[in-house]
Amino acid sequence: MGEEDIASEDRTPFERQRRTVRRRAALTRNDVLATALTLVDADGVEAFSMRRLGKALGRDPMRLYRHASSKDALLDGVVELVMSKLAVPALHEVVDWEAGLRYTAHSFRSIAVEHPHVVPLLVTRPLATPLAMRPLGTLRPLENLLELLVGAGFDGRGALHAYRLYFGFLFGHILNELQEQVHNPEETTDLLRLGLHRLPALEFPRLRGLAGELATYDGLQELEEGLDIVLEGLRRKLADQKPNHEVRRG
Amino acid sequence: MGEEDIASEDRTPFERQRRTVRRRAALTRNDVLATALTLVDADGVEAFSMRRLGKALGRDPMRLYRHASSKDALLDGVVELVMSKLAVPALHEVVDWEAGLRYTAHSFRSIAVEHPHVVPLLVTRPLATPLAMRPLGTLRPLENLLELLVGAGFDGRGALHAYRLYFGFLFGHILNELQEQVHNPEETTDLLRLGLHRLPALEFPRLRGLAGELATYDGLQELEEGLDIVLEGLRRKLADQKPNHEVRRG
DNA sequence: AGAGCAGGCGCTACAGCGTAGACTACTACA
DNA sequence: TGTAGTAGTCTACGCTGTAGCGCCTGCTCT
Repeated sequence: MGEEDIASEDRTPFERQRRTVRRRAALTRNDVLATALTLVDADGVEAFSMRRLGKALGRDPMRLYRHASSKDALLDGVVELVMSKLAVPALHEVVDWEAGLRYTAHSFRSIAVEHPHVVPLLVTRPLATPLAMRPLGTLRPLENLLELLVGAGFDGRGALHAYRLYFGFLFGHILNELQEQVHNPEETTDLLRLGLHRLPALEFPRLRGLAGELATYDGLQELEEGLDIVLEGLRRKLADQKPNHEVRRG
Repeated sequence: MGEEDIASEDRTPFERQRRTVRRRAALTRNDVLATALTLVDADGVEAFSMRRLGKALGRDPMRLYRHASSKDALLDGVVELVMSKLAVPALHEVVDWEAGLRYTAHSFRSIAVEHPHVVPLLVTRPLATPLAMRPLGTLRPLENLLELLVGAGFDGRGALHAYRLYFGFLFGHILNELQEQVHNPEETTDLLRLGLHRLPALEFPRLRGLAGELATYDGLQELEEGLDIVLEGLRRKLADQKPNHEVRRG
């Protein structure tokens, strides 16, 4: 069996291994994660497999288990890699805690828009891992934001709640934005382009009526509008809380 | 009767089929989806497979493709089934549009808490499906919320933006809440219980300092606090927009 | 120089997956 | 009675994640 298999005849496992051992540099965890990221970016998480990643690296897929204990762990690593790009400024680098949050929000949005296929992971993996077990790189932004908020005058509880509201909003916004993809740009009317003509007109009058609005989604502007509301709310919370202590400035 | 279990030789496919045809009632799409939901609830999406679902229904797995064209489509059906439980009151059933949104928010939270393993699907599947291609049951809540908001005086654009902010917030909140699971309740100190002792104290002072707060997460209350802020923001938007037209009442 | 050994490395194998397609038996109508 | 269509089942294919194994390499010790 397998006489047709050329490689196993003129190149024994031994030879193949010697070659590769000579030639290849050692594989770092970062190589692995970076390549995994490009694969996910290209074809989505669904299409990602250990075997494909192995092939992309020119290595035996089993080699990957040296750098991550399982596929899930590897995907956690990808999440960590992506989240480590999130820029959270310190309070002194920025005019205002609000400016800091705005800056971070834009950074987050950029990352998500740049890696849309990673977003399901970003959103989903934490559900499978208790907070403190998450990769440290993932917790760094959280710590930095808490620092920023505490520096701004929030007490511990307030900072945590503010963080949650803020980040929850960010995630929600990203999920909204990423599903606003128009798929048939060659169609002319909004109704057709969005596929809304499929909806029974009597049951979905509002939705159909909003075809025009749906067609002109502007993610950045909606982010800004949302931030206005969220930050206004947080500002008021901060003001309500401050009177007890000394006040820095509004 | 022992042969019932064993014999595939003394019971031909023919005989087996005649029996089952006689005995079994036809399988409805709802049966399939409902059973799928229980499986997902029990073991999570990862552990869900067509073959397992087939086994749970006592049917050939291939039968399932009669009710859904693929596994993904079937999971979309599960999402639809779950989302169809979301209660969105009409404006006249409720004192206020704000009350309507609050009610819906609680309904959504209940559903998510009841089906935590479905949440990844809820959040993830829409990313793979353009809005208008989604199952109708999934769009119903959207339509109803738009109706509610328009009835409250929002114009089309405003209603859509309000909807997005509101639902984005809801999703974000749910994602927050579901990852606040304490895993080692037998441990005594919050630091240990949450696994936070693992974090380098110097690099994560804020996070460690908030162990107590993290340990006492109250999802319902945080939802309420978030709603306060979001609804306040929407109320202001509505007020800003109204002066152009006739005013109903603040 | 030679022996021994630890560990890196690739291969094979296994159990399970989604689903295309062929086959079989039954039903409804001519 | 014949025939077309359909519903139900089984098999098979090409994937998947990953456990286990045996080989080769290079280091250490004599």
